[in-house]
Order: sequence, then structure tokens, then C-alpha cells
Amino acid sequence: MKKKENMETELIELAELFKVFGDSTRIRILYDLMQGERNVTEITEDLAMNQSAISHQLKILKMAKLVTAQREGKSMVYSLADEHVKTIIAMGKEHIEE
Amino acid sequence: MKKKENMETELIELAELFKVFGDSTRIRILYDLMQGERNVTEITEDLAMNQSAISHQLKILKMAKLVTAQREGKSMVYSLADEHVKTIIAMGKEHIEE
DNA sequence: TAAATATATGATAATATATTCATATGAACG
DNA sequence: CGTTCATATGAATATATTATCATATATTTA
Repeated sequence: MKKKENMETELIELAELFKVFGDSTRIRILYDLMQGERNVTEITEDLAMNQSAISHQLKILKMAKLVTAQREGKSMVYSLADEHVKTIIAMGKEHIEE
Repeated sequence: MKKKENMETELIELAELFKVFGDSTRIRILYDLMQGERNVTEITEDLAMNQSAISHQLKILKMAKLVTAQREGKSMVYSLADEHVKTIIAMGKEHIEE
């Protein structure tokens, strides 16, 4: 069993993680990336949103380690960081589809 | 494959679900209920918070169908609605513990 | 049925969050 | 090396969210 304080910290971190999933722009970005890697312009077009808004949200996703980025010439190409992202989204879907 | 609009709606619902998990008070309530059912007073004591704050958050959890409530005399006893809650939290933990 | 206990609710204030606009930074290429 | 294209960033605004306070509602019991 963990110490009470550690548990509290862990729960706060958990909430912070889920908070990242809890925004429709960010979820749409993640879903877009589930189809394959994309640069910022492509994501901006796919979501039909402001480029700056997308960049701001990508930053949050990157800080949460849900996506990774690599430069390719002038563009930055984003991808999902790992399989957990897909699993977490799949779990959420299951709950909704009841 | 789903229609584009249905997908959008589903993603928005997903975001709304995760938003519910994305608050430390609510996550702490869920974790508390993972140990067993509790009435409002007990939750209030376990989290050492204001009773009204707890009630407000319980309402949000109930609307999201993450918890259920039943009256027992003067108290309302809350429980986790289903196993998905535990699974989703477990998935989140996995991502964090890397 | 009045008092006590348990919970819920509405309004308010404080805080957090997302989007937009303007602009900065960085890379490629003539 | 100046221009163009791609992305990031900071400030400002608008909106959403949370906790608290005061109080209402509901149940039990003296």
C-alpha cells in the first residue's frame, strides 16, 4: 500500500492527465493523429481551426507526453506518443456506448 | 466507417467524459468509492472538504453515470456505476507510471 | 409536529482555460 | 541575405469551472 500523500499526488497527476483528454479540440487532434502522423498545417486543416489554437493545444499534448514532434524541413510532424492514448480513448468510448 | 458528423459528436462526448475525470476532487471521490460505497458525510470527511463542494461534484459524477446513488434513511449512499471507471483510472495510471 | 441530521441547490466570487490577434522564430531557397 | 512558408509564442479577451456561503429540501425521531 502506498502512503496517503503519495496517493494524493498520484490522484492529482491522474486528474491532470485526464484534463488533457477533456477538451474537444485536443481529443480531435488525438483522433486525427490516430489516423497517422500529421504536420501542423494538416491538423489545422483537418480540424478547420485557427493555426495558433492548434499550436497551443499541441504544446499541452506534448507536455503531457501524449504526442511527440519531429521537424521535417519547414514543418513539424506530430505523432501519438504511445499505444496508451489509443487504449484510453477506446475505454472512454466503451463507457459512452452503453 | 462512421459519418463525419457522428464522429465529431462522439469525440465531443468523449471529451466531456474525460473532463469529468479531469478534476482532482472528482478523481479523489472516485478513488474513495473504489474502496467501497460511501455516504456524503463519509466522502466529505475522507476528502476533508466542504460538504457542499462534494455534493456539487457528486452531481456531476452522477450525470456522467460514473456513480449511482441510493437513499438509506437520512443519507445518500454513493457507489461506482460500473467497472469502466476502474479500468479508465487504471489506464491513466499506466500512462503516468512510465 | 418541531427539532435535529443529512444532503442538495442557487448565487456569487475567484480562478482557470481556450481562442484570437499580432508577431516572433526558424528553415528553405532564389 | 532577403523573402516565403511553417510553426510557436505572448497578451488580451471571453468563457467555463470550482469552492464557498446561505439556505432549501428531505428524512428521522423526540
